[in-house]
Amino acid sequence: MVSERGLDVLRVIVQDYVASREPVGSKSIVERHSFGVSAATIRNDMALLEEEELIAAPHTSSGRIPTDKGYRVFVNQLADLQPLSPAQRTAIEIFLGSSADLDQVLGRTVRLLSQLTHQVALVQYPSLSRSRIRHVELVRLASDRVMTVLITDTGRVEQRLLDVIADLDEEFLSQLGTRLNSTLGGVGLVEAADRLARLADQFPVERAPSVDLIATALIEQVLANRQDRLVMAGAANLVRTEEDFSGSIYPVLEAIEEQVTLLRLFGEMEPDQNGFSVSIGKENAAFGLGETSVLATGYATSGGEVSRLGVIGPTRMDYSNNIAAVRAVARYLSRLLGED
Amino acid sequence: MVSERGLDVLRVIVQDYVASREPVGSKSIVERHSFGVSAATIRNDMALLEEEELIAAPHTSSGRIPTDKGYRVFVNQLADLQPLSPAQRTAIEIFLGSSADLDQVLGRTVRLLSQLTHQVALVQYPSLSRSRIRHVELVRLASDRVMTVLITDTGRVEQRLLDVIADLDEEFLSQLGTRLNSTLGGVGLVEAADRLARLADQFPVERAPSVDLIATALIEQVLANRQDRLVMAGAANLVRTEEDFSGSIYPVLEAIEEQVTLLRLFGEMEPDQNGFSVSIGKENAAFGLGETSVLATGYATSGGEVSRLGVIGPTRMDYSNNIAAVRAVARYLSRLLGED
DNA sequence: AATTGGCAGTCTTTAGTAGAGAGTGCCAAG
DNA sequence: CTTGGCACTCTCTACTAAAGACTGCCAATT
Repeated sequence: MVSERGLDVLRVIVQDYVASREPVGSKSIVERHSFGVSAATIRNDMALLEEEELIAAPHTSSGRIPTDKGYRVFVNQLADLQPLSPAQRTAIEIFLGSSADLDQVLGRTVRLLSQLTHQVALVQYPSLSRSRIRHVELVRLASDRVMTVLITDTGRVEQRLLDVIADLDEEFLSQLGTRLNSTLGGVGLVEAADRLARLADQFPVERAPSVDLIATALIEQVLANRQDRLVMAGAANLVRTEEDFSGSIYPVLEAIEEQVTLLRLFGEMEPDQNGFSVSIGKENAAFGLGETSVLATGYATSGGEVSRLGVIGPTRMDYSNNIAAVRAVARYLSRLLGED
Repeated sequence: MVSERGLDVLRVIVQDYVASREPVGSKSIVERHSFGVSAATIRNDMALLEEEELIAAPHTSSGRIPTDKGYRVFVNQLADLQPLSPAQRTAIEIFLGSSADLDQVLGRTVRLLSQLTHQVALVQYPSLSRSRIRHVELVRLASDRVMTVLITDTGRVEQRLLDVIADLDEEFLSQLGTRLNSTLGGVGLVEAADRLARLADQFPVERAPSVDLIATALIEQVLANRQDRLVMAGAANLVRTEEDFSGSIYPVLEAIEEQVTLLRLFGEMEPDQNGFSVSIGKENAAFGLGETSVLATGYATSGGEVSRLGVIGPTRMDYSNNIAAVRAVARYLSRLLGED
């Protein structure tokens, strides 16, 4: 069984290793921290920690580095979430202070988060599964091309290009647009899909194919809305921490650029009682991210829904600071986008 | 003066160096290519090329590598534009074939381009300086927060969040929305800004502040539309080619993530008579990208405007193939988005 | 005048060796 | 349970030597 002091030793090993990227030896521990015991005693504790697989030695007779399991214990016990520095708080205010386009807000958020944590930051677009349709607009771009725009009451806008049969004159399109808005306005997405499916019946037979085409596109659009999107920033930070990876960071960057992977990862992470999730090292192996850790939490969107945001980086990261940063940014973003 | 054969030598040096990342020696040239002369003769030609600063030797007595100037000559005169392989053509069809959301089309385009070239790909959003307003929608998200949505006839959709005074009831907002649409529908962006500025006068005095607030936001939104955006993909490719950079690729990736830099770079590149631009090595030094080359061309958007797309990578890249790929993708995208 | 073979000279790369340094594990004593 | 001591292991650095790759130049050849 690992003693109280043993856990303290684990903590300083994690801290020193994260700070220096050097395996931590018993001697440097007693030098830098005041344990009041000798190096030999620390060595005994370290032997215990190694038995529990919380730390490991890269080679016989070198210092120790934390294992994934060690990081996990460290994070779980991490009670003292250091508050952000005043400079960091100011950065959040400045970056997110002024109101703007939703895209811009999320873009700024993700850049901010990557700067605060020095990691790759991710923000999921607000999901809108519970939202209602606000407005539908059909825009004729060319004789055989139409753009459909869907606006929901949660502030999401979706657009889609569509090739249509050439018989669609401007007048009919505008008539169809009016009809769509009266049929769908204020209606939930699932119900809307239903109504769209029955739409063609209400038009003259010769119009049915065109209407059906547009209705099908809109249904797709409505349902595809569950497919979420991500914005990412700070890929350069991954390069900076390249040495923390055993091989090339190429596959890691590739996995991170694959949105589907990350969305699945976000989805499968178990939040703790505070809604915060930490996934460490091998826990992400299934996603090709076995050497990275992911920190994520939810933020409130205008639909009363929760989307997620977080950072991803090498397992050797400053969990304390990064968790605090992710939390703070999520809180601020919730205030900005959420319902009051 | 460099002879005809000298230029042939330059060509094979560029080709071999790009393929192998090894300095190219006279012996390997006569081995791999049938020049019909001996290595010593090639050496004489290489001395000439070196005098003209088209190639350089990393150290005394190693093979030669092309200089920026050498690549420039290669691109201008020597690169034969090989047509894309059938597999590549198929990839374009499959990736861009089905109609979809504008965001999705551009997202797919940029991923496709990065896969075809194995470089970082960039696509600029369609600009809409010449487009007209199609629809304005005001969405009340909370008692004191409104989202404005602007749809143009070129298929661009812009949204913005806005904190308002709390006296804005739903009814008035919908009334204002109707008024906005009748005032602005079909109007060009510049004229629209004018009309918006005068909008508050047409409402009762007690409403003026609210109307003004919204009008101001819309004006900003209308004018901010000239600010273009970029999508990027394939950052992982930069890591793959890491060894082509003298220092770390960190500053390079940082510069690439900075959209403003790239938009300026795109803007300053001189297109040739085909509308194609190639910028090599030191020519990009002002942007912190002195070790990269940029290939770019325009594509037609629905507004009859031209936006740009291209790739960026180490100067040591396969210009022939990449130029062909950028061309082909731009052509395809023009067909997809442009006016018929 | 262009081309060629030969050869000395230069520089990089690789392998191998030795010594210093850091850290552990274990043991016997406190 | 803690401590000091010590042998042992492993890495890291510097240094040396040998091998390999090319060039540059020269004198001979076509």
